Amino acid sequence: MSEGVEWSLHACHLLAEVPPDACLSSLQLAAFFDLAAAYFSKHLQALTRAGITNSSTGPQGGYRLARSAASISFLEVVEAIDGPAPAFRCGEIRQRGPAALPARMYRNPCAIAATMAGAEAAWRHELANVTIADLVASFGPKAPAAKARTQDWLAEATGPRPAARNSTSLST
Amino acid sequence: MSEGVEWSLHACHLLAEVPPDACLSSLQLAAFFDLAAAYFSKHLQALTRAGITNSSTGPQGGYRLARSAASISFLEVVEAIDGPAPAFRCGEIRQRGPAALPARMYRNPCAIAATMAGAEAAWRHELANVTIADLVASFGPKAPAAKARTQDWLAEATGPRPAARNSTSLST
DNA sequence: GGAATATTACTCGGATACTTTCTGTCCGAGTCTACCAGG
DNA sequence: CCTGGTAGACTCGGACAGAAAGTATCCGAGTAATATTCC
Repeated sequence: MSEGVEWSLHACHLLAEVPPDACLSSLQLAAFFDLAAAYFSKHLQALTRAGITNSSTGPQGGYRLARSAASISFLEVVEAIDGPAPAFRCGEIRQRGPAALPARMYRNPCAIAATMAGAEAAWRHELANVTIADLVASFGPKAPAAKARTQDWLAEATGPRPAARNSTSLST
Repeated sequence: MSEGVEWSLHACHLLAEVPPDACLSSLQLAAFFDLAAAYFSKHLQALTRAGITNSSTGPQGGYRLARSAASISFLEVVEAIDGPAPAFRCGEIRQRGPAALPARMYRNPCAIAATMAGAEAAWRHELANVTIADLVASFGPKAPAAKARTQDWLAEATGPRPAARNSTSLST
C-alpha cells in the first residue's frame, strides 16, 4: 500500500480540526508532519480530484474538507490514493492451458477469485465503517496533550494574517 | 498484490488433485496454466521455502504438497509469495513536525494505524478460514467437466513413464 | 542372466537483466492581497 | 479621504527525473533413472 495513504489520512484528520472557513496550504500541512512538501501536494491533489477536499489558489488559499468529516470514510481516502482497483486481479488462468474448456463453460466465477474478493470485501467493509469524524472524536480523550498542542498550532497557522510578520528580516 | 499469488493458489489446487506419491515438475505446472515456466518456478521455490510444498530433484522429480490440503490456508500461500509484512505500515508521522510531543507521550497506538490493522486482520481472518481442501471440495460439484478434464491431464502427466516417447525424433 | 558402474537427461535453486510502479522534484497558470496613484 | 488600477506574491496543478519493487530469464549444482559392461 502506498505511503501516501497514511499521509492523506493524517491530513484529513488535521483538516477536520480546522475551522470551517479557514484552510491549510500544502506547505503548512507538510510542515506539520515534516513531509516532503512537493510530493505531499501530489496526494492532496488526488484527494481533491476524489471530492474529499476542496482547494483554493492564491494567498490565504489551500485545502479544506469538501464535506463533513462524518461523511468521509477511511475507504474513500484509501481509494482516492491507491485507486479503486482491487488488490487481487483474476487473470482467468484456469481458462488457459491444454486442459482448458471453451470459454462459455466458465460461467461460475473462479473460486479463488471469489475468495480473494470476499476477503477484500471484508477489508473494505471495515474501512468503510470508520470515518474521519471517528478519528477526531477519539483524538481528544485519548491524547489531550497532543490535541491541545495541535489546536495551538492551528490557531497560529490559521489565525494571524502574515501581513507584518517579517519585520526583522535577515538582510545581510 | 503480486500476480504470483494467483498462480500459486492455482498450483496448490492442482497439486492437491495429484496422487500422494506422484509429483509435478515446474514445467508441467507451467504448461497446465500456460505460464512462463522460469518465472513460475520462482514462486514455487517460495512455496517450498514456506513449507507448503516439497521438492524433489532429478528425473521424476517435482513439487508435491508438503501436508494435507486441509491444513494449507489461502493466507499461508499469500504470505509465502507476498511476504508476511502488513500492507499498511505506520510511519508514526504524528511524532514528527513542530507540534510533536516527546516520544514517551505516545503510548497509545496511532488510531489510524489501529484502524488499518483492524481491517487487515479482517482480511487475514477471511483468508485463514479457507483452505486448499475447500477449493478441491467445491471444484467437483461446481465444474464437473473441468474436473474430469483435469483428472485426464493428471493421469497423462503422472502416469506413463516418458521412456519411449520420442521414437520419431526430428533430426535434420 | 545378473550386478555393478559410468552415462545421461532431467530436476530444482539461485544469480542475472528488464519493465512497471512508486517516489520525489520542478516549473507554469491562475488568483487573491496589498500597495500606490489619482480624483 | 475614497476609488481605481497595478504590481506582487502566494497557491494549486500537471509535466518531468530517479529509485524500488515486480517481472522475466538464464545457467549451474545435484539427483535419479538408464544403458553399458563385466563376471
